[in-house]
Amino acid sequence: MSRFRLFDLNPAQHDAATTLEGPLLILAGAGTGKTRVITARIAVLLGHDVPPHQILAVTFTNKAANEMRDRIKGMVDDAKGLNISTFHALCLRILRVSIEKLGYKNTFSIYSEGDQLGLLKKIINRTSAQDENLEPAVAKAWISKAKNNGWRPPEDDETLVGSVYRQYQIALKQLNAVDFDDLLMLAVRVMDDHEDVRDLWRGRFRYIMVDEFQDTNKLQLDLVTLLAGDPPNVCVVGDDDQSIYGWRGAEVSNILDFERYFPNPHIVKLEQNYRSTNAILRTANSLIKNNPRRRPKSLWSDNGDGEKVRIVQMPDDRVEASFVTEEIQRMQMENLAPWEEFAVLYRMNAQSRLLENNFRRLKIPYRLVGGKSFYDRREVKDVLAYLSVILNPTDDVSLFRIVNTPARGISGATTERAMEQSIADKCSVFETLRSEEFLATFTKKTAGAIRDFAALLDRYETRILEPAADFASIVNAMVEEIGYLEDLKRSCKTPEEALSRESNVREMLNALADYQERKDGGLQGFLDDLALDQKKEEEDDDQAKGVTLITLHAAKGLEFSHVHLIGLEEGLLPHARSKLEGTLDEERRLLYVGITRARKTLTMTHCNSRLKFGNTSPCSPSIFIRELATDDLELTNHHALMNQPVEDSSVRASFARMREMLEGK
DNA sequence: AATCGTCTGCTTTTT
DNA sequence: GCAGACGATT
Repeated sequence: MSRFRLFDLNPAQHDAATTLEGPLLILAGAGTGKTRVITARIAVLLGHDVPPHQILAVTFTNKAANEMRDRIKGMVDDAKGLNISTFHALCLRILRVSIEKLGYKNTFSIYSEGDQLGLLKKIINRTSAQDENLEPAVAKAWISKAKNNGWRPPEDDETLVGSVYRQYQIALKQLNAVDFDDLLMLAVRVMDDHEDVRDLWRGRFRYIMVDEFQDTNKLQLDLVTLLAGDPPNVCVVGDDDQSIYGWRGAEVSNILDFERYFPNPHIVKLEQNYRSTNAILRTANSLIKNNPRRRPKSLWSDNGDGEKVRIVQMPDDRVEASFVTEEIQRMQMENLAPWEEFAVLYRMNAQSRLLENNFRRLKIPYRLVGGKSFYDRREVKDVLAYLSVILNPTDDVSLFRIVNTPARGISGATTERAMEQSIADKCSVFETLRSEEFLATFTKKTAGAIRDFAALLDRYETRILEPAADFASIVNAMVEEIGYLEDLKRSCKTPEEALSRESNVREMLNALADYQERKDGGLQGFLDDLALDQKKEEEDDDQAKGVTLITLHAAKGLEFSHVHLIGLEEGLLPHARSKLEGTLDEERRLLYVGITRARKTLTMTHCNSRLKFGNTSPCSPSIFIRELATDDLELTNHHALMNQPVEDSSVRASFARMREMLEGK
């Protein structure tokens, strides 16, 4: 029946996978087979004839959800009907069904970060006094925090942010749009405020599992509490030592005080690590035990001691970068491992630049994780804005984006007036654009342009809303009709840029056609998928192989045979701001996450000086270095390593390898 | 509307 | 040191 064997699990894992009833807290240290246990537990539930639709597994990322789905498919014959979803996708599902209770229409748009910032900027401009200054990004962070803590906007205008928050929420509702935080907040609210909605969802998932529980915020905990039946069969998996998203609203207390929310849980600790050597694990343990509030645990493995962890002192950041790159090249040449098994980890993205220069210089393939997403590119957003307006004509933000793209003679002054009028009339900008009364105030030419634009949208709206519409070809036809690609080409400086932008649009249209074949969520479903999975498109074509350059945050959940962790200096790791904000513990966890990414070797570097904001400034080693158990460390410096005699065998190996390369050509 | 030049102000970023 | 924002200029 099922293709997995329970006796492959160690005793703790077995305990976790077979405890099915009541609250269960699985404390899964780094590399202890967490995903394996979750998937095994699902298989056990299915083996007990629990209907798949009564099982819900929630993750943070689409990647984690997909991985879980794939693993389960390999374990059981029929995984159909299982609910494996991210928090946001789950909430979206709830809202598409029930949001009308909150006064939104169920065709609501989901605003990306860029849309959000644009809207906030407008609100700030019209609200703030001359002497007041509020960065849209600051307002956004504040509002996000407020939403995640369940604070409603203030009634009064006592503070500017409070006032902006209130107006922002009103504006979103008028636009029939929600932001990412709203997905959670409104899902919780609609269940809180409406008993019938709560009854619809509560207990529907008899078994709930939450992955990466240490990263959940208050709203997410509320959501789980609301969904859980009685008794609550809630199984959460996480590691308080890997909680690194506190700055984003994650509450470590959710996992630390789990008993408070779900009394008398069964607690399982997974401490046997299958990833790293004991030298690496002991180093990690010695660091993390300096954190005060935590659930004590200590990782160990059967993998032997392994090589010592190196701490290398560097004269400056330039030498650091070239040393790391050249060492990785040497190790790869010596056939230690392919490029993919090396990673360089750092605290902030700016540190990747020097590395990139060196990797390019040595012609070493690398992949830079992070950066702008496919979804954020101008041309992709443009096309999506058209689709968004067609489905949700009250979405003024998207409307402004496309009203004169490509240029069709509707200028900024015109849209400015349209906005004022729409505020006065308390209707959407699109409605204003269609009112003859409003059009009468313009020249014939401008009025004509507006009429044509409205007619265009109407025409495509009608076609797309037809039952069983072939929306992929309809959208193709629309892009064709508005001459978008030609306009795009004209706006590009270089032919390469034009080519790349055009192919982005084509890729998106292909994705749409692909979606239409695979799923039946319609255009709405396509936009939802895209909004909730912004990385996907990028990763498809960016499967580039090579050394991984990645921030410590983004590295969580990954592993590499050979890790170089750079910039262990006061002010960088721990970051200077952590001192002001009192988040030193989180910085320590961040380093802990970095250390535990390494399978076989780990090298950590710190510099005597570093280029900061354009000038060289001195650096002192991170206080974290002093916390590490010295038994497993090799403390050295760049100068000593460079003057070390090279072993004969490694010279021979690299010559052999070089010959191979030359002859292989 | 587009482009150039000056100013500013600097983590991390699952959805 | 460098990107992103903004305002002055054509």
